[in-house]
Amino acid sequence: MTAGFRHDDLRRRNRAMLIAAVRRAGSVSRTDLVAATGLSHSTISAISADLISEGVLAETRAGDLPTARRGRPQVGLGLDPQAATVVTVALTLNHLTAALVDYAGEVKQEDHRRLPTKTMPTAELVEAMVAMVGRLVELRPAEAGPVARIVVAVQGTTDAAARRLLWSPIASQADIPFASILEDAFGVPTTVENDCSMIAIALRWKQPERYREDFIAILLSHGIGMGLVLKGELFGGTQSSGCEFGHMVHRPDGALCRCGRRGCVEAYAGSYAIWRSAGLLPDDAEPAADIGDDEMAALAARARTADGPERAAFRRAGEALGFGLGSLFALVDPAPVALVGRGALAFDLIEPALAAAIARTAGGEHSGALSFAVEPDEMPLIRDGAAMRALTYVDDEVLAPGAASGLPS
Amino acid sequence: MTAGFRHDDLRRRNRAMLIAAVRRAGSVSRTDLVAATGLSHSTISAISADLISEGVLAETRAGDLPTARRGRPQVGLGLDPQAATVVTVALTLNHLTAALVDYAGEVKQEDHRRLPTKTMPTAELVEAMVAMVGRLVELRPAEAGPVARIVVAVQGTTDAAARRLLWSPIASQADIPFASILEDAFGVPTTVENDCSMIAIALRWKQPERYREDFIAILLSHGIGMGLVLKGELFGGTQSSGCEFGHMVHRPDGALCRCGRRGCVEAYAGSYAIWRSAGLLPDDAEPAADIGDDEMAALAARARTADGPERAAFRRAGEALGFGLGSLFALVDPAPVALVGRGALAFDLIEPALAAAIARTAGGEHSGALSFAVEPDEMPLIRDGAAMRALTYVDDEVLAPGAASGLPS
DNA sequence: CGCTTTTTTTCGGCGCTCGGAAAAAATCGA
DNA sequence: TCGATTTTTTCCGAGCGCCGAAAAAAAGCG
Repeated sequence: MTAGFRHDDLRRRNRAMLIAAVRRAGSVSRTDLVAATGLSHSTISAISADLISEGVLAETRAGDLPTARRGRPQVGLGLDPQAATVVTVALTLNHLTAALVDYAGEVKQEDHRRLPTKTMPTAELVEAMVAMVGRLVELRPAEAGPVARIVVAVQGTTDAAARRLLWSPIASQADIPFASILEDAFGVPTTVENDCSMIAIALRWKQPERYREDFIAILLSHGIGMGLVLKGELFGGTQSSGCEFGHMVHRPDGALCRCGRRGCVEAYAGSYAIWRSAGLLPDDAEPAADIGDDEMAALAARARTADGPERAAFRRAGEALGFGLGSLFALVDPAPVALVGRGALAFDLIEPALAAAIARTAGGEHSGALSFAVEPDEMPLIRDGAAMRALTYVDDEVLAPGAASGLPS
Repeated sequence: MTAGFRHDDLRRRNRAMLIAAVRRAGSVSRTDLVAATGLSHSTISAISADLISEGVLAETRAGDLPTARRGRPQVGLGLDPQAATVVTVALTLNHLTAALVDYAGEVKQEDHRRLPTKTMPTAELVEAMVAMVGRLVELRPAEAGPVARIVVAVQGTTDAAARRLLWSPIASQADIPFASILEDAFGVPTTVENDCSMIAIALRWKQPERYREDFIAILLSHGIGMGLVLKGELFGGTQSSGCEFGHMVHRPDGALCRCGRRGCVEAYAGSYAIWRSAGLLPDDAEPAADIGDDEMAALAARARTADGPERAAFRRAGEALGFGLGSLFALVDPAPVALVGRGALAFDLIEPALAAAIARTAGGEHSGALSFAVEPDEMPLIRDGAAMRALTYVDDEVLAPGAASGLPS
């Protein structure tokens, strides 16, 4: 709260800022950095020299800027891919995926496995994760830098410290301390993050022109998740990862949700809810465990051909999402929305009811700021977001003079 | 985004931090400041000497610390009340209030007037406000410092820059540029803020042990407002002041709200909604313009004596608030709640339904973190919050070397 | 081949914070 | 009453980081 600024904090912060600027740009000249940061040539020069000698940055004169200019050509400054390696793990319903990513953000190896996450014992799930990460870490190429961070992205709620999975619809057990487990196994700092937060980070990273300061990523799959970026910052709960958009109340005492409560947005808009509604099952029918992508696609196809219960189910989903977004927009103002995941493929069926619902809420007022985009494949987004999260953690640790131990110097 | 830290930013930030620490503590010794900030004795000494010579701080040896100690007694460091003066203006339904506050936070003068805010022409409303502020500014005591800031707290939505009142239920017209109007009239920097945000600031200021990092202030009056503090920061919208809790959707296409839409929380929990419901009027009956405090008190009294429509109306209000809070807690996790305003006097009638509703939502899970407190009188909170907001603006301007022009040196 | 242009590094200076020593201002004890 | 003790505050030299200006470097241009 009332932390004073020591003199040496200055250098640390400017180092961090320079690394961040290089990470954003990929390859920049020192002169560009001067313009971007407002620091002097001398300072940029000194800091980048330090970082190069520490093996964090590397000069990359390889074709970047149009070399057809008059004076001394700019020397590109990029992240040294060998400075470090991070591991990302994604745990979604019945899927476990992991990847090895170098310091420059390049995916070097990837592994995937199907397994019954919901029914298998937690111990086996943990074992499978440790084994997969272990294989990646051990078989990594010789030129790869030391593994500096692991980020686990998982569907569900994590604690605010990003160390435990508090609750998840895809696991049999609550409160699994993934971070400690992986740290004990590999001696590598680890955090556990919400999958939709990682999606938001990835979107911001890949499409900064569209997803800049304020936007919303909504994952439409078996359940409903949300990643929220407000004022340039990832928004999360105060005690948990928060942002459980799917469990905002749509209709008090309404349809039965996978979480056991009633009337959640998810109980109308999740795949299982659409499937239940399309099958004319009662709203309090137990949610189905898993519904195949092809099955949902067939449902959508039927909804497109005739105005039957299938179409009504998608309409109900759109309405729930619309009123949910309306309530959200009452709190944070409208912002661009990305609809992510297989469920977003049925956006054409959802959209009319969604738009009509939003128009009847506080969010409808400034609907000019509203726009929707569809990203059907969430897996690469989760992976890239987790990688970026891991790498920025590493960036921030590199800046601390003492913490640079894992890096060559 | 990528702003580098210049060398002289350091001093500015440490000045700001020192001022903030003194403002929090009221009167501190330099040694306490060393402990609080982590800076060295030398630095604290140098900065405080500067600030004293600039007339921002003043030594206040007057009884603060237990002087029954061995060594050299501590010299108290406090804000110089004459360093500056700020003006707060509060505009609520049919009430206009303004106050003059010195740099140390003491209210020196106050003025109040009843006027029909909802029906009178905007020009007259503006004129009345300018006149009231003008009286305070001109008749201020001789020893008062220059007027350095005006903060207008108003029921309604303001723009993100805090310069305009975008929409308000208490005025006849939308989009009134109060900040520019007062700046033109008095040449004093002005901002327009949401009243509930000011309430939240005041609560944090006055009861830091209870309202610390995360809490919620809900104003129960004719309408429903909210001030939200998350992770120590006042939470607001991205384009407007946001946080329109009262206009989250409780029941899609439900009761008619004062905002013209349907099913908002306010349409069940605002005074007019309770009055409408208790009178067995239909849910789409036009909201009453204003309902006296005594009338609402009488309603509550009837509700307490018999289980009639009055009690049912309060129950409906509690339910709406409960489900609304449940949706909010799905996004941000539960936090202590302050129920502010006359409407909170009926908390005993609201509470059972509210608790039952929350228990059926995502927020009900960690209900241990939940607690409610009642603050019946919102006016002093609005005034003090606005004063604090104004004073911290001044604090932050004092730190900028060039901006210290308004201060004696 | 020398001149211009642009980028990058080098160098001297200034301001900020730090640590330690000295000064200041009180109490305690004889 | 006076010195010893204790605690707070100020003073002073040193180190570090940033800046501006100038020099050096690395091209293209004619």
